[in-house]
Amino acid sequence: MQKILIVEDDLYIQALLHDFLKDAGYDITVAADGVEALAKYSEKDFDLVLLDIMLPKIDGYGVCEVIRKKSDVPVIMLTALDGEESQIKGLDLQADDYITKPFSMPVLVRKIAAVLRRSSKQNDAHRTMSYKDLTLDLDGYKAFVGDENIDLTPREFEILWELLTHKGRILTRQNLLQTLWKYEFFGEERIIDTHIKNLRKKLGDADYIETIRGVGYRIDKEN
Amino acid sequence: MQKILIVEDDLYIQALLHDFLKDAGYDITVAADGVEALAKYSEKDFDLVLLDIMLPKIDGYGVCEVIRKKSDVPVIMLTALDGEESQIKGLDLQADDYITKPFSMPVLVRKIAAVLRRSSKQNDAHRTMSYKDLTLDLDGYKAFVGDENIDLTPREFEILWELLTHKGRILTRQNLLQTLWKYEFFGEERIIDTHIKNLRKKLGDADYIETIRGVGYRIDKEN
DNA sequence: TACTTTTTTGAATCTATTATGAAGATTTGA
DNA sequence: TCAAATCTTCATAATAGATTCAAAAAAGTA
Repeated sequence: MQKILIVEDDLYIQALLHDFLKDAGYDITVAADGVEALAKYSEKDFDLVLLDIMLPKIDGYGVCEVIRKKSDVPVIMLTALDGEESQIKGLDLQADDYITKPFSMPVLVRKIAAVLRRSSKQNDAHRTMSYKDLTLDLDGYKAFVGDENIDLTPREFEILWELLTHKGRILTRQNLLQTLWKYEFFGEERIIDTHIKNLRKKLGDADYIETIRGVGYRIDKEN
Repeated sequence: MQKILIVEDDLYIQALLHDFLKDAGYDITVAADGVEALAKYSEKDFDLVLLDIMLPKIDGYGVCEVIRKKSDVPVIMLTALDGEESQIKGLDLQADDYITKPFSMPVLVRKIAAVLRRSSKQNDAHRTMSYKDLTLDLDGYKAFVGDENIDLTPREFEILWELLTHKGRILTRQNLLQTLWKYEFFGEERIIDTHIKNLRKKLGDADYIETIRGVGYRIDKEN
């Protein structure tokens, strides 16, 4: 299992990252400030570091610099919009990638997967996920029913992905919003209905997605 | 046993929550205002906090803020409909989830289970409950007799669930109404009869549910 | 047995939730 | 910057499920 060090002082975001990435199958360690980060870092080898820039004690730049002296572990920086982004570009970019807040989990997961793939020079075999005659290419964001390529929008793809990773479990609209949308999204939860409708239409007759009235949606367990 | 702190000034709702969640197997502590809440909170570690927004002395927002400074324990907010809901959305959501009053216990229990699952990172295994050849999948809201999937409506499922968690005990119609319906329901208690009828029909010949004339219904203890 | 009370039942009605199409807003990519 | 794609909201229609009702059946009682 690949090991990720999350360095983030906002406990809410820290928890979000922790939960979601653990779900995604990574081994997670967290730190809330620069000093703690370096301490944790020296304790074991990580495959990737997620590093907030604004940190107590030692900021992200500092942490990154120290880490870089010892190793070339991939680093992804988390930046607020205002200016930090351009600073990163201005610096001689010791980080491998960066992502601006607020971000959504799927976007982050994609970046992580991309960076890890690059660094570990794994072959380009795409990760896939299947259900009945449905196949998702998780890296290419493509879906197939049988051999036929179904053209899904990113959002549709992510909803389908999430339902499939939790086969048999009912996901409420809130569940989906919390994991797939940026954590600052304050819109209507009815938006899920519309995406589900569009998904169903594109996926055709075999209606994989069940409605549980008053609760949410589910893709059944295969059996 | 997981520990929940309930902070709610309406004593009726407080009692409801206390009883139902205790039944559901949680270790419950209650507080009726913000100050008491923080006092109780500092006394022991909780796995989850249920927090009403409108509270005497210090309101829910304040309590949440203080708690957040010390820990990232999951918090679920209880809100009245009028405006509070949108306030929550407007705040930078330090809570993990919220539920609007009036709510029903099953809805709340579902949220609690979801939040705890996320935070404690239990695996994705479904919680199930069995009785003779009957099995309930509590996360998927599905029922099975043997291997056969029985298609129950949410209400039917919840009634069956409640009867099974109290195997051997007679539940009156009032009992069921109080725990499964929103606490503002003022309809006929005869509605239970109809749901029981439909349940029996769907569950088939083996009649799991006994009628205790003049009292209520029961599912017998296994032996 | 006759009478009362309670439960069961099927059908009718009502309601809340979901599905849907279309319009408007936003984002993305050229 | 503009155009196309996608996301989001909204109003309306469709419908599953919840609830009520009234009559029949069953259980208890004298």
